[in-house]
Amino acid sequence: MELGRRERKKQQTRQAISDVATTLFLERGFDAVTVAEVARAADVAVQTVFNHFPAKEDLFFDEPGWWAGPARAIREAPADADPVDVLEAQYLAETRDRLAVGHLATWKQFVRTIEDSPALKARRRLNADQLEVTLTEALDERSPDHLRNRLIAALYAAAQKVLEERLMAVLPDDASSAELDRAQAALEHAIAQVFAVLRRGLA
Amino acid sequence: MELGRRERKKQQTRQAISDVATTLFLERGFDAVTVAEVARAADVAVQTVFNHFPAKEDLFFDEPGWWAGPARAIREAPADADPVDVLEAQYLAETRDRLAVGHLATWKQFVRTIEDSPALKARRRLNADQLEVTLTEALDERSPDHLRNRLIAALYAAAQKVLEERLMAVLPDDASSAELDRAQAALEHAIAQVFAVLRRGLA
DNA sequence: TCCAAAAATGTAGTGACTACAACAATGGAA
DNA sequence: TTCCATTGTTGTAGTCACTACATTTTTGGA
Repeated sequence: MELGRRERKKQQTRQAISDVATTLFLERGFDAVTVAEVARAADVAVQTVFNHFPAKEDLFFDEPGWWAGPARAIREAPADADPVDVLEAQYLAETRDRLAVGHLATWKQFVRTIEDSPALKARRRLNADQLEVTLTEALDERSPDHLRNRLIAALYAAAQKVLEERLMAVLPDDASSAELDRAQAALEHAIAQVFAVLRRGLA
Repeated sequence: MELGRRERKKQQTRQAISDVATTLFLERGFDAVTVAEVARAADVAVQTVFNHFPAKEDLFFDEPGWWAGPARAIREAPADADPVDVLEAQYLAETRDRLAVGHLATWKQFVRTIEDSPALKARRRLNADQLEVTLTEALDERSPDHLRNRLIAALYAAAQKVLEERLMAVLPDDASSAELDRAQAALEHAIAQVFAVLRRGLA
């Protein structure tokens, strides 16, 4: 699957637009930046933006597959593993990655930008819905109890939502402080608590 | 709190707009009907529509307080009652009401109209979020464990989502058939199952 | 009967998004 | 190298939800 110069240039344009857009959004807020401004800053026509991104929100949520993590984790897990264990491990790993040295500040600003924009919050809910669907599909491949699978996916999404709120509330803005350790410990405790509820319920 | 003729007329206009809008939406779909059409059909200016309803979606979701049910149920329940029991009873009652003689067909068309419109689905998600917030607040009034309360609310919302899907999948369109009884039995079984998971998890 | 508040209207504009036609860059064939 | 068909880019015109704001109409009460 070679990419010719043509396709390469196309992806380059797309990336340039996405980058410039993300920068503007983080700086000034999603709603305060117009698509026309993004186009101007990226030195392309407004139409070109919409050629690459179906909606303004796609300029912000441009990491395909972030929401596919849980479904992938389920597919890659051994057939006899408990889904809740797999999902907890996946969530824990993802969270630790977010807390890694360079990532934390970026991540918090990202989430804050979302919280400040009704449009982005709506899109995040849609993404979460999509995650539930794909996770349910993955679970259906290993167990025939569809209602149960659907419930597991919904409960996982609920857990994720609660824990992300917790994460935003507990974490300091700078990753350097010693506070971080305490916050991280509190967070992992909360994660364990929440997933324990799911595990007990689904046992 | 008397309502003068003035206020009465205002509410009357509002109701007329809402009614005519709902009719049009159910007939032709939410996205296919413009606000201008609604205004024309209700014989008012477009501005008047927006004077009464902040957004187009509010024309459709115009039953204030339907999403307040769970929080109210919690507040009205005896202090020592198990929240999950209260919520299950509330959900069961609500569901049975939906299945009542005249309501079923209307309800299904309502939901189908939502499913056909990305905008309405987004708004329904927002409403569900709002429900979680108010339910959490109600739970916080009777128990100090905020994380647990937040989790209960999120799990209830998840249960509701799963069960509403189930409801749409299982129920026939006409309420007259004998099929309804079987469907209703299946549904109530699913409800019991789902809430049993929550109860066990939160025990 | 007249006035002040409030409801309804009209006008003008913004911003996301679509349809579509014209244009330009490019990869490959002759 | 030249020519053509493909494809990415651009510009134009328009729709629709929604806002700001000034104007007009209605209405309850003095």
